[in-house]
Amino acid sequence: MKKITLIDGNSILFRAYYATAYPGAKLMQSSNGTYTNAVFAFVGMFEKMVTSETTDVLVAFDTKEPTKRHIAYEGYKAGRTKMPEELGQQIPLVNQYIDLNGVVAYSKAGYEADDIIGTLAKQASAKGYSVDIYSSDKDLLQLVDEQITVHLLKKGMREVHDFTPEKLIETYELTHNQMIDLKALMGDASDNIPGIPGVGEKTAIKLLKEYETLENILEHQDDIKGKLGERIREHRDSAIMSKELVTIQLDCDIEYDVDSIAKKDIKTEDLIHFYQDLDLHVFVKKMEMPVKQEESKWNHIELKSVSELEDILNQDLSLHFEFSDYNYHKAELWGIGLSNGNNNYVISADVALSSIGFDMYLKDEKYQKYVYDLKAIKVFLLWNKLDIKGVSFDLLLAAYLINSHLGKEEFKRIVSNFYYEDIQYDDNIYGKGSKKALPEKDIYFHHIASKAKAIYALKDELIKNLKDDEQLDLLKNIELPLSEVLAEMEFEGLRVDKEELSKQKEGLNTRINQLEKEIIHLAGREFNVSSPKQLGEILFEDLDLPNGKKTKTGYSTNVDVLNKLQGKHPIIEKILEYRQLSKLYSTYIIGLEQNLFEDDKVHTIYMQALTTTGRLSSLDPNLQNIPIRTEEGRQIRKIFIPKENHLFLGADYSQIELRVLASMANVKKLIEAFNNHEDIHTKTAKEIFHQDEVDSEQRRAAKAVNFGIIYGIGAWSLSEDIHVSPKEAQRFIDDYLNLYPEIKTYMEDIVTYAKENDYVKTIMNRRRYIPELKSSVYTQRSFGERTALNAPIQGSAADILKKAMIDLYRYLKKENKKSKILLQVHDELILDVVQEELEEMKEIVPKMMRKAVSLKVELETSCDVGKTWYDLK
DNA sequence: CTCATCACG
DNA sequence: ACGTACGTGATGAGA
Repeated sequence: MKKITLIDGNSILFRAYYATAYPGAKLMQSSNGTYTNAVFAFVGMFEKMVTSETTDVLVAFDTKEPTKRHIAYEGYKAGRTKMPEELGQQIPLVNQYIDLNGVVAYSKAGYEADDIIGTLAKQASAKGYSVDIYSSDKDLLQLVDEQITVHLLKKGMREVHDFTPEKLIETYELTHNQMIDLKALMGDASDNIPGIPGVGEKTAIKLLKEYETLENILEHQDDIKGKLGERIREHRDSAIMSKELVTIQLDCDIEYDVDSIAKKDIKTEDLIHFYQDLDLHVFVKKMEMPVKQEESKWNHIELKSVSELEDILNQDLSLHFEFSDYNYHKAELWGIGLSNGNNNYVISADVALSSIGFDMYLKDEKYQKYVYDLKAIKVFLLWNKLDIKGVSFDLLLAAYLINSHLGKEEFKRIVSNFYYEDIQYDDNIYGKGSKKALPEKDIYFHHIASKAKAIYALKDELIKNLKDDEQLDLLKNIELPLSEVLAEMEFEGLRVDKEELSKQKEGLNTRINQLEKEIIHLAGREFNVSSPKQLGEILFEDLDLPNGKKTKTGYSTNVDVLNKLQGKHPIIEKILEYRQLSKLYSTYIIGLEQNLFEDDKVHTIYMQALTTTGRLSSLDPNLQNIPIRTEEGRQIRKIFIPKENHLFLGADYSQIELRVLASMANVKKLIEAFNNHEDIHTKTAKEIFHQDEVDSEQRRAAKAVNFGIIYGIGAWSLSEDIHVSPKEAQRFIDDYLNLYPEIKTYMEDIVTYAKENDYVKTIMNRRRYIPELKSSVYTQRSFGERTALNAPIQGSAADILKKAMIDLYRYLKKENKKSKILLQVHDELILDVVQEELEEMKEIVPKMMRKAVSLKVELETSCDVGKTWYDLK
């Protein structure tokens, strides 16, 4: 017997949306800002309704056009809240999804989804087919018959109630025909159907059990006593009209019939791209699981001996080093893939590292090498006393320059962005989390070789792409050389004074324990001081302090809130101190200990392809957020020391971002002030306040505006920052932009440019795409506009320091200096300097930084020397 | 695994 | 009426 499936698309879609859109939750989005929560949930539901067994299926949708119900009754569905914009955007995507599955999505003006389903269901039932209807709308229960089952979705797909005629009687004590009359009597608030006021489900069922039909009830209306009888007599017309409205139409004039809705083949490739575009990667993985067994059409060649390896080392190759862990300082090398575009090889770490020929090959600049993540390879080789030269292409860096959002992605996703699909997800090969392990050798060797193959295959295309975008210099002259600089910095590491570390650990530990006792005492009961939830209950319930409920999970207890409560209760200052100290203890003392290597150093990893602006980031440990703003925190810096008898030298740019802005926007007054070495915040304050002398508050306000401008300021946030009314804040901004009119022009121009081109760029042609600018959601679009302002400034500053690092590194190498660059913190460099080079370094380091690029303003640097990091002030 | 919090430029 | 500054990483709590 033929079996057909009919799906109430609208109802399911709403369920899908609201299942994942509860108030306060952030809706799921793709990386470019498209909302995907409804698509995501819809896919999950669809996969359960439409399986490989399904042969005939149609998904019905409503249209925006009025139906005859609207015409018959102008109040029909009146007062419904409009569909949220975030959901509306996803409707075309869901339609596309259904189509890619080979399934008909159908709607027709003048009909509702119910009517289309009803018509097809009854047609099928008459032909003896069996029918499954999926919806979350009870109205459809009137369609149930011996052939037709209605599956009502409750919560998501977790609970489904299957209604057959028997089930209907069991649940409502009514037949399917009576379901119409039930609704006619009850009415339906959500569709604005009146029914008979005062008659709810209970009364309606009672009436129907006695009289069977609405018509019969009305015929016997005079027999019904009391208030109920009165109501029925008074609202009989309303009941009749309601019945018309809730009756599903079974004779729609539609283009499909039950024999023309056969499911077609799934468009697998397109569906994968659909998922990828929306960042719905779980579904991609799911689809590719079975494909995994299907071998690629090429075989990898394992080079089993040193001589087999050395035989191929007479050519340019792509090389891929596969590590067991993202932290390559301590990772194991699982193998190396090599490819020349024709053959794809793989070797074990043992064979590779014991080959002198391989060592020679790596160092030989004559052979070009193409890699993925040069810095990782370089650091690994340094730990193994090896080196690599002649690398002319790095897939990771190239992809990152083409689109900075790609840097965060894994190998598979990067290459599939360039439509290269012959690659598996790492998770599918190795498993993930604690389950990560090596599978059979053939499987993972193939995987490693496939990466080398991909690098070789994509190299020319990506280089051409970079050339077209005028970014090849950025790769060749900045990012690739920088990889080498960073690799040496990471490998060199930062020395830790273990005595100082344990001294501070002890001190903090004692104080934290003491504070904890005092806090518990003041609170009057035991609780976990580190739990914001429990702390909120103590403060705002037990102690009844004035509060603002802020976060979606409960009370906010962050430092702003606590500061406002200062003085209201002695517990507050204790908590503030506890917070500060436990931050220092767990993040900087314990965190540091955990990252300490046997050489008593920490070896951070600079992520070179991660940020969307071009900055670096640092992890394991993060050395770019070591405390400095409070004296307490700053003490942590005493833990970091140079080599024996050496010194630290720190040099930083002063106001590099404002200078970049002044130069890019050609702001005359700013350029003049900078070139006259004036204090820029004081200068700005004087101009805004029209005074020759300004106080520190006024300078602070001017500084806040200067900063705010860089971030794409709003009056509201500025007012919060400098504690004035939003109105006053707006006046500051207006005055500021009048004072520096070029900034205003720049802000307008850059946003226009971004909207036209979809990206903004830095002085070195680093790009950031801003898809949010196209969003119809206000907050998204505003974010895009601020990004358009900020990214070129932050990114250009990053470019400049990168260039300075390369210049300095080359100088140190060429002149055979012992001093070494150790750290980079966005606008500053820290070097380990040997005494005899100190005077020269104090001269050369700031100079190289100042001369890294030539702007319309001079760059200024300051420079300090000290015995610990703390002493650099 | 997500959230709230807080450290940096 | 809306929602409220750019870029990061690490931690403990709690689901």
